[in-house]
Amino acid sequence: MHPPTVEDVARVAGVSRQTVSNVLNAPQRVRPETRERVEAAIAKLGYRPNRMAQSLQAATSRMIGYRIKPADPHGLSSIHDRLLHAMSEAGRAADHHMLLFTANDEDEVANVQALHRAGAIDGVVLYGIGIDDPRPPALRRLRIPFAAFGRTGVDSDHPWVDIDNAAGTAAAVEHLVELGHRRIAFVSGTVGAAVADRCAEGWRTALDKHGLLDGSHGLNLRGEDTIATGERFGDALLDHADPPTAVVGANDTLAIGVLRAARRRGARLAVVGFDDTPAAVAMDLSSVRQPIEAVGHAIIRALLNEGGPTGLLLNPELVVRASSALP
Amino acid sequence: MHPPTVEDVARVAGVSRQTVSNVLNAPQRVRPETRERVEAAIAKLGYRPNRMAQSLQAATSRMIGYRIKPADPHGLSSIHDRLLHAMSEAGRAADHHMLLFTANDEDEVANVQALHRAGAIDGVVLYGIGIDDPRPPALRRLRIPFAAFGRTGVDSDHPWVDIDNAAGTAAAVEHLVELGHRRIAFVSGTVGAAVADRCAEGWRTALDKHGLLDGSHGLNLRGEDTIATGERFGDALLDHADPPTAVVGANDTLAIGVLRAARRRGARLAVVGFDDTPAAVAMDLSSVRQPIEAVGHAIIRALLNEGGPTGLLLNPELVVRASSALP
DNA sequence: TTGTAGGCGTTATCAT
DNA sequence: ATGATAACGCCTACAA
Repeated sequence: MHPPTVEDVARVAGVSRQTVSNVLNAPQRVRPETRERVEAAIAKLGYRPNRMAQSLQAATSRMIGYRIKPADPHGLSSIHDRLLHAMSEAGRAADHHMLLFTANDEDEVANVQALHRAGAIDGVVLYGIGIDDPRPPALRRLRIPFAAFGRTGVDSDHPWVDIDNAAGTAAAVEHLVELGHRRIAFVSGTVGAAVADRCAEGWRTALDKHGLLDGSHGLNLRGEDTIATGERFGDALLDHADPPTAVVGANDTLAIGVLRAARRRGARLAVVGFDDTPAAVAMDLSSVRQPIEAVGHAIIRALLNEGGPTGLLLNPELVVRASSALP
Repeated sequence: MHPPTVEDVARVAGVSRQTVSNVLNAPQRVRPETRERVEAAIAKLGYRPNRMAQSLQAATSRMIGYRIKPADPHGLSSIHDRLLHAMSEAGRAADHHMLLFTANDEDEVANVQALHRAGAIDGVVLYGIGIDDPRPPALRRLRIPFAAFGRTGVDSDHPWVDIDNAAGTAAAVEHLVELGHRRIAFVSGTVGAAVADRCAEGWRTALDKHGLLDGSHGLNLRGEDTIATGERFGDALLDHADPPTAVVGANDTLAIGVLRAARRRGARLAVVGFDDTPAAVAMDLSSVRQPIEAVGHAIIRALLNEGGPTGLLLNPELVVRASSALP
């Protein structure tokens, strides 16, 4: 009834249990014929080492914590499922698994600490990192291993993997400039979100490169990350005295809002989003696609090989669709 | 450095370790003043029982397995993140956590068994249940606890929670009939998917109720769950000799495809989807919303209170948007 | 009410 | 090369 243990295997193979353990953990130390006998017994019994016992003795759970937040009711479903799958897949090679937990913003660190002290997780993956995010320093102080999707402000000295957001919006701007656009607006979410700031930076840099920065006053809008806000922004931009002919969004949610406003008014307005969510596909919205699978793998690698390189910047890729057409 | 153990707490509190254990597991058996001293020591040290040790001795991991599949590149991101969050939240009350694993369709059961024998999970949550899904009987035979989001064909005798898909499409049809539609088509995914079959049943029943079934020949289309297929279906329906004025989809992916075809052609065609994905919001697609949060909670409850009711059917709710307008 | 002993399944150390 | 012993941290008897 109960799953077989080393002892059972040993009995069946006619050896002691340590020999069984050796077969599993130091195969070279055991005579081939004995090994085969033990392996046969293992296969016959369908024996699997008990992970809890292993964890207990090794003081390692081979579990990685991930805080799963409730889906934003106003935003688009994001890329969590892709990220989670990638991380699970990456962890598999090292025999690690993802453990999900929930928490409020305020007590996320406390929850992580509790889980860590309880030996339930070896480390944690952070995301949604803000410019002055308190979590990295807090976890460092607590000596809890972690890796983050995203970096804090200036010099993030913790292990992180991030998308080069600036490069993403810059690529979007380049694309639009190439199509002949000269007035290109930018819409993004809350100030303080590192992501939004870096996206803005890419937009500004690319405009500047083409000498287009001067005419861009009043074309940088920031607000909540909702479709409704995006729609308001779209209206505002189109009502502008000298309206832009193109808009770059820091995410698909806002970009889709803008696109809806444009389509509703029958206005010609090129729009490029960010994230390449399924909704972008549905709406024919050009969007900057993040290599989330690569991010997931890199994060797990960074977390498991502690002390490796402290940061990794990955390049997103512009996916062109109908929403960015000739002006 | 290492997290504190019962022993440490005992030393600080000046009692034996079993007294500490008693404070935690049988508080009434220990004198209040002693208890307070122990509790103070626990708080001071930030002691947390080691879960691996607990699991080992209790032969219970308090972990629930969930197979995370790669995101379908052609479909819309589904509701996994909502479901995962709901289940994590529900598990929290019982001090359970979700453990993610990956697997191919063929060896999902083998992986679950391996995890279970290894004591890594106590049970597993299944989803994407087919009419003749082999997993429920297989897991039952292996005596591995599980609960499924969805049921098999006729009498599912395993613990399951499901959406009343038939009621969902029926509600969509009712809504359309009320708006005056008389020719209402139905598009769905692969045959064999229990979900699609039940959606079709609801559509047919509702049509029949209004005596609209006769004219519906050729208005039931089945294919792959992709936007492209939906678009082809939309074209096909609009090219029909006697085209429908409304379409109900078994999911948002197909429905959005249909909607795109209709909008591209400037055709008046009411469309209702299923799942209420973020893309539906973006597209103003009316859609049947599943109470995923309730599903998640119910599934965990079903899994943890083994032997409870074997099935629970939850009602979805139609969310009306612009895509279903007057004919 | 509190303390003592044993075992959960594994691996590492040390003999043989 | 293989076998005995101890330890990881916890809990549940049982004894005091």
